[in-house]
Amino acid sequence: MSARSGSQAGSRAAPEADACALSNDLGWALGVVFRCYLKASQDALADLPGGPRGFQVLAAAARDQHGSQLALAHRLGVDRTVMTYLLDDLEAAGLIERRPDPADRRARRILATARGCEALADAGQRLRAAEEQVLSCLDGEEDRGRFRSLLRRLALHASVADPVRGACDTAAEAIGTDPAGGPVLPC
Amino acid sequence: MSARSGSQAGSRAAPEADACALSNDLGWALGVVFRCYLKASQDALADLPGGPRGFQVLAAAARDQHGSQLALAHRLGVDRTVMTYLLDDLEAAGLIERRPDPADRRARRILATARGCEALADAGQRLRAAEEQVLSCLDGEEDRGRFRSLLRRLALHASVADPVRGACDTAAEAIGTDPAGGPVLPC
DNA sequence: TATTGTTATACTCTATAACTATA
DNA sequence: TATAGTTATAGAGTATAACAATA
Repeated sequence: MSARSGSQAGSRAAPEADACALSNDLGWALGVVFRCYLKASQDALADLPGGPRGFQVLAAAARDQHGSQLALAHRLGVDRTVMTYLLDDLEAAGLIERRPDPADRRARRILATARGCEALADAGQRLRAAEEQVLSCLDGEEDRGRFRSLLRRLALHASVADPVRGACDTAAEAIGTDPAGGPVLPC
Repeated sequence: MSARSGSQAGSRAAPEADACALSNDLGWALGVVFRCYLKASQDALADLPGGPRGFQVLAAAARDQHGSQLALAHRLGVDRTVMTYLLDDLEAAGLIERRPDPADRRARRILATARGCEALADAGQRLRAAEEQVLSCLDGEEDRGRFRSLLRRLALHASVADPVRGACDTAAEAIGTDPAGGPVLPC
């Protein structure tokens, strides 16, 4: 505790000593929070095919009906081969449907079924509860909202900045919209 | 559904989808930011054995000299078998040393070598630059600091709440300390 | 020729199990 | 018997490559 003895601290890599504390490492903190969220959301969505990722696919499918498989994959930043497996599982569970696109017979339009929309609403509630649990140590709506807002800005920025990874369309589009209230969607 | 609003954004995706918009999904945002950070830090630390994770190990080794391999693994929340591989690489590069613990001949004490400390300082600079780049879209020190602080609180909380995953010792210890000035360590 | 979607394959990361040497 | 560390192996997740159908 009298580690302050580092007053001269000259012995080694000194000046930013506390800068190397684990909790000040952005990577460590991000990793911990990310894994924590992952675990919480996996527990919350254990029954949903594909887990948290399946949820995102289902949500995206319900949001923008008529999107192709590839567009969906780009939006979520997953490989198109992974999307095939995810959709296989969701379709087997009767939550989404693949329909041939009359305009381009190579493509399939992804639609959420009525059952899928139900499952989505149900899973969404559980997911929100899990999120609140993860954020529970931030007191009050104020800090939680602030964190969400800052994180959102970072994510949108990152998506736009990384054209390779996809999702940039969505991000670019969303970046110009109202963060908070926003209009409601056809889900 | 989305077709009806084609009025202004004639080209493509539905402009009004917002409440269930991707960017409001905490999991999506966390994933994007996490992967973005991962990529940035991997690029920045490409020459360091083990990449970002190797950096954390090296930093931890330099911080608390004399820690055992297992203690180190717990601290960082990685499996002890993974720690073996990481340390193999770091030792092969001459950045850390494994010394038999005179008090317990089963254990090895992990020490950062002088060269390891140099590499750590050097890599730390590059990592900080990468972090700033990731956070660059938050204007000013104020927002960046706020985000770091909120994230740090979440991470410490998550670490403590998850005794299985380890790292709780560090977290519990750090949680009682001053976030900013903090205790200084022997790095 | 280029693109959508599928399949098979390979690779990376991580976790599990078995082993040793100590305690 | 239990623990620290190592090694080998198996598993999840992801990416790569090749293919069929279509543009």
